[in-house]
Amino acid sequence: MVSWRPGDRGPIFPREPLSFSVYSRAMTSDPFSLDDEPLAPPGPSATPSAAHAAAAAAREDALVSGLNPEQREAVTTTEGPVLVLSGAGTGKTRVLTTRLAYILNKPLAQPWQCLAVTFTNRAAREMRERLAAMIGPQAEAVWLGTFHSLCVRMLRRHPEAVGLRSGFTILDTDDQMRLLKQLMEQASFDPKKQPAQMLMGIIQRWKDRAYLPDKIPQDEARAGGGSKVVQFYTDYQARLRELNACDFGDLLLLCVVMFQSHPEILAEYQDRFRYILVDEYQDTNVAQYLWLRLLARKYKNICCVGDDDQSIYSWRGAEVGNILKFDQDFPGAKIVRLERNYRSTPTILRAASHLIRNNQGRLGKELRAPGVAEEGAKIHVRGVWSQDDEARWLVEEIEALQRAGENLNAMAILVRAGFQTREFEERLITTGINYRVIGGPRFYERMEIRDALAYLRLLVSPDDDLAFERVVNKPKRGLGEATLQMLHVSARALGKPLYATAAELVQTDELKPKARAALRDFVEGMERWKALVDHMDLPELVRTVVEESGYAEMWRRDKTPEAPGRLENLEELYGAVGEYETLVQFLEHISLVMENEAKSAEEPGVTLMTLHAAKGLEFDVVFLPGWEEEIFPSKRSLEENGQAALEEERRLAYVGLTRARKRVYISFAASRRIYNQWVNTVPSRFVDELPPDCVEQQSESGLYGAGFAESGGAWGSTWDDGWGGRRKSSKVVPGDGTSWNVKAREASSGFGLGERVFHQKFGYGTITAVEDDKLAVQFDKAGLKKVLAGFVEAA
DNA sequence: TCTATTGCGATTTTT
DNA sequence: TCGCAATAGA
Repeated sequence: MVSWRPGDRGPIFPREPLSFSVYSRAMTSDPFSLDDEPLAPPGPSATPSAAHAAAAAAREDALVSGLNPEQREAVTTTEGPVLVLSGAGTGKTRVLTTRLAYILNKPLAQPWQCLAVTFTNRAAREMRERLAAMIGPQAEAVWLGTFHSLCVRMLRRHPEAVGLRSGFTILDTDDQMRLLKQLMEQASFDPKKQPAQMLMGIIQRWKDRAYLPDKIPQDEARAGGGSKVVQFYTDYQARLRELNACDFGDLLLLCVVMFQSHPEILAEYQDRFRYILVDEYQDTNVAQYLWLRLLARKYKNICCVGDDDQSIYSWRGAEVGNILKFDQDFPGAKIVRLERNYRSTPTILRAASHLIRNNQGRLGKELRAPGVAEEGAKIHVRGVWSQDDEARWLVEEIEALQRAGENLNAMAILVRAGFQTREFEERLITTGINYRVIGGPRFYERMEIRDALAYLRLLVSPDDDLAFERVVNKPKRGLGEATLQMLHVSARALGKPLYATAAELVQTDELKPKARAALRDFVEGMERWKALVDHMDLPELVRTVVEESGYAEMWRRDKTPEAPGRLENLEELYGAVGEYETLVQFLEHISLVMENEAKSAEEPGVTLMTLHAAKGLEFDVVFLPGWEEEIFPSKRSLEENGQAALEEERRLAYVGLTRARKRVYISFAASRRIYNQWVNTVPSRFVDELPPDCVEQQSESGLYGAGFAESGGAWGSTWDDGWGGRRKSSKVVPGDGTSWNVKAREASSGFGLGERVFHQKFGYGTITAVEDDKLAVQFDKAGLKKVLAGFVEAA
């Protein structure tokens, strides 16, 4: 490699040229201190002793020894831009962490001169842990985190560079929407013509591309809805600055803006980061891309790891283009392909590769199994009549696998859209199989948690108007719209935040006595709790606030079924907050980490989630139901984005297939209930795109495709022939007696008391009474039910 | 200010 | 069909 030696480029440890005012202010309110650097770090320029060198060489051998040649190349090519095209299951996390360890072991740089960026907190945590396992406590000092958290870290040091003040708030989607709606009213937008969601989306997309309101290109502006929307974006940004707040998109956008408008700040970071590593590069948006380019401009030692075939977030602003044009952006880039897959069977790999080959504009990559491996089970494709049959069949397969010794934890059902989990959940419940659904509302996004957090935010930053509005009348204190309006007007007149205005207003007679008393109570409560902030441990403080404010009482009185759950969540919050030193730290953390903390180590269960959520995970057995046109690929996607969307859907299918280590089950139904209407459906074109020799087909009798195995050919020649065409050509396989109604009818006579039976809807149960063809059955899960004998079978 | 009704819309969501 | 969100009435 290039003979680069530490020390070649002058002083290795230029102490951060920090502006002291910023630094000291940041220290008080900023949880990210700069203490990651020791004051007098032992430099790599210090001559290492021979013994040290030998030890380092030994460690290096250990690091690199388990890698295949491509991986090794990706790890040891430390200088210059590197793009690692890393197919599913080819060990990309390993490469990334080993590369970091390799750099630090040499050492080519100090930990704080390395930047490692991920998308999720989970990935960041995992990388940090694995790195620590390789190189020890040094790992702590690496700048390792999500794009967002790293941007916050940078912005917190120089908030004034982008018009913020220290201690600025990061809004989540909820606050964002509320703010947006308020502004929409002022700007006289018709929420029917321009739904808030849509506006939000447009603004977000602009931010993803790092456009400030005044920098939006003409055609983009027109596409977004014209000058009125641009003006609205301007107002929205102005309001955010007024509130000393920013939204998620701003974190990236403002950081890039800061770099562009303050070369000295940029230079400081460019000097610092000798090595930059990026995970999931295919998911970066334009703002993230610019951010990386700016930071890497000096040393150009940037290593991006990604897989263009797994780019499934373009609808959220991710630009596959970033990865496709990497070598143009970073001239002289080395491209390393990782194609040896250590996860899936050759059959699964062939199927996935065959499918994804239908996409244009790929960088081209072929997954292959290393060495001689068992071909593995064929991909099981099943056509069924209805979605109920689908759920029934799928759960039966799960039971069979379970009997064969497969662990429930090793199985997953991956669906295109969240609502599809329902049919399987119901079925799993009646069968009594444990499951967990990943996704859905996250803990910190729950209403009650957000309310409690708003109280806390207001304690820490009294100028947080959004938090104020959220809690001032929660629980109901009789402070309605009229009072709030009044507060707004006064606040504007005084030029003060709402809370300060409220505190003043209660001293006057401006308000009606009732409202005044209520508001005074609220303010007094806040002041009382504020005095406790530094003197009470966190869990107790939070509990006190939630209790004394009457918020907990509000839910206790609430008789809706979800109220107890909300109280439980609040209890959980007290526990969660105990892990932090200060309230400020806690709030900072959760504004960035909106994830479901793993409900780990529970009893085993099948995992249900969307294909999107499954990226990066793996299971022994993967079920992919709902492979039907209009569902998967999704009709809406295709309508909105045509061919590009189809390719993204196909990548989603690819992601689904490659999650599996051993077995894949795919199913499609002939009719499906959509919004309670039975709709006939056509098998997904993706089914046709699977290589026939990797597939074992088995369909319910009479159903299209039932003769697949005998015909030995592809499915229909074209997917858009439609149902009729396919049905004609289908063969009925005699004796395929898996159809459930056949079985049920056979079992319709001669039940006795105490007999164990199985019911399609209610699951297993014991007969407690018999009357003609009617049975009373005590079901294990569903309780006592009267059912017709024809609907149960002996268990 | 709270509650009951009506109407609409219904993908994916790492931060 | 079902769930929620906005709006009208008490």
